[in-house]
Amino acid sequence: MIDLKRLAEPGYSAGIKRKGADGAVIDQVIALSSQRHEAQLAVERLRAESNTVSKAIGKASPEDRPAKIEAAAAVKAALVEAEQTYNTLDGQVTELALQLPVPAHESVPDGGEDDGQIIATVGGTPAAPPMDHADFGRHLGWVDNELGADVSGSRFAYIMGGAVQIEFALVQYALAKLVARGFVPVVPPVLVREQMMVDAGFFPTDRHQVYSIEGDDLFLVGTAEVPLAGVHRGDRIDDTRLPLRYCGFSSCFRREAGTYGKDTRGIFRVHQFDKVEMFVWSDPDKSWDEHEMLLEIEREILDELALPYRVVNIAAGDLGSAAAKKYDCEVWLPSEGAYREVTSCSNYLDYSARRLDARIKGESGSRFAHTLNGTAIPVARMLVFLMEHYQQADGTFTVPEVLRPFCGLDSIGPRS
RNA sequence: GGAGAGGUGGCCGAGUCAGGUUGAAGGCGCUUCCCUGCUAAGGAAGUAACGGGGCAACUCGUUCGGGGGUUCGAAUCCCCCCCUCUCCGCCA
Repeated sequence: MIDLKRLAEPGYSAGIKRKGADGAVIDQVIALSSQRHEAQLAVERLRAESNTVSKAIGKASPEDRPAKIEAAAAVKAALVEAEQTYNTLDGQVTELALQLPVPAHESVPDGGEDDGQIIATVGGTPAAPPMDHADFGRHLGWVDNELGADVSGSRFAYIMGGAVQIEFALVQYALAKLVARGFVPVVPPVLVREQMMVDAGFFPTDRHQVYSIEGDDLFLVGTAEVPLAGVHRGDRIDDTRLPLRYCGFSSCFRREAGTYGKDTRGIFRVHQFDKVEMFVWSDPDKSWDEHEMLLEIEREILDELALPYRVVNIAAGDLGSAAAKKYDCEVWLPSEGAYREVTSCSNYLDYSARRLDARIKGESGSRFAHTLNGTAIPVARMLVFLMEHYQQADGTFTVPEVLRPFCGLDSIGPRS
């Protein structure tokens, strides 16, 4: 939810328009919310009167009561009418306001999907190995798409053998790094209530991407961001505790609706994968520093895995409604001859905290927290990149140096 | 899954079975002041959040797990949901 009070500020609304929002909607929200304010004043005036009159009845003698009750009923009737007016306006304001995204930060480039600004490029663009990630995964006995499809359907896969050892090495490696940085590791619930999906900002917009559980009011999360957002929902956080950094390890479930025919090879895009996700509750004055730190961690991971990548500052029109700024890290995928997204990190400012009602308390009073999130390790996709960049001519997989202490292996051949 | 008991302010805990100065007794904690060789003990006052109006003192509204309903008026009555605890059953 955006800050309606600031909507009239030119700088604020300009940032919203840069994300492609209709200026007419902004004007409409401003007009409607001022009407709503008038209506609210009217309601509160009548409520005050109604309260006063009702309290008087309690103190009145039995003989006086009938007349007083009748008078109170008249006030009540007027109140009910005023409330209807208010509720109508409130519904309209809320519906329109939910369509408005958080303003883009000034450092975010204009434009859409193709207008991201490449702010760093590390490593080269090596030629494709003999096998692409899907063939190599089958060759090693690491990935079985057919078995996955047979048991669960398309876009499901069995991850087996050495890939599992690499998965856990990746996770352990990331957790060690994040814990050293003050992150609290978390294994959160992956099934959440509808209200949590709403509060985390995924419902109603992304509802079609989410699996629901028959017979229970529960939904499978597409990212640990959802339950991590719940950690301080409704809290009044003492500002001396900030920043609060968490990293969640969880399986992630995505319906991938609307992606038919895209990325069908291997495990690049699957319905279920494991991920280590970072989540930060920040002081509003320091969230941009936290954002840079999240990027730094993501880059450090890619640097240490020696993967060639670039960093993109996503353009305003391509940002989701919650993000004021987002960096994508894209790794070179040799078989496709293209950079593909591996991780990303966003600063949501107070957009999400407003809905979560997560505030920080300090000497200057109470303010909404800022929330940020970023990917540390998206396991399946990371395996895809590793399977191409660490593939040897003899058909073996060389374990990245940095993972060796975590799995005790230097090289892995095909599973017998 | 079956049976029962509960969810009240930062915490504990009255009030609910007779609806009306109860936004909520009392206690703990916390803040300020007094007393006091130091500390402990003691005394006084203050101490919920959120939204609106006001320079401010202050004032109005909302909130007693959540959502509906009855009523002039609901912590209190009715309905639905959530959660916690105890016992039984079941299970990694």
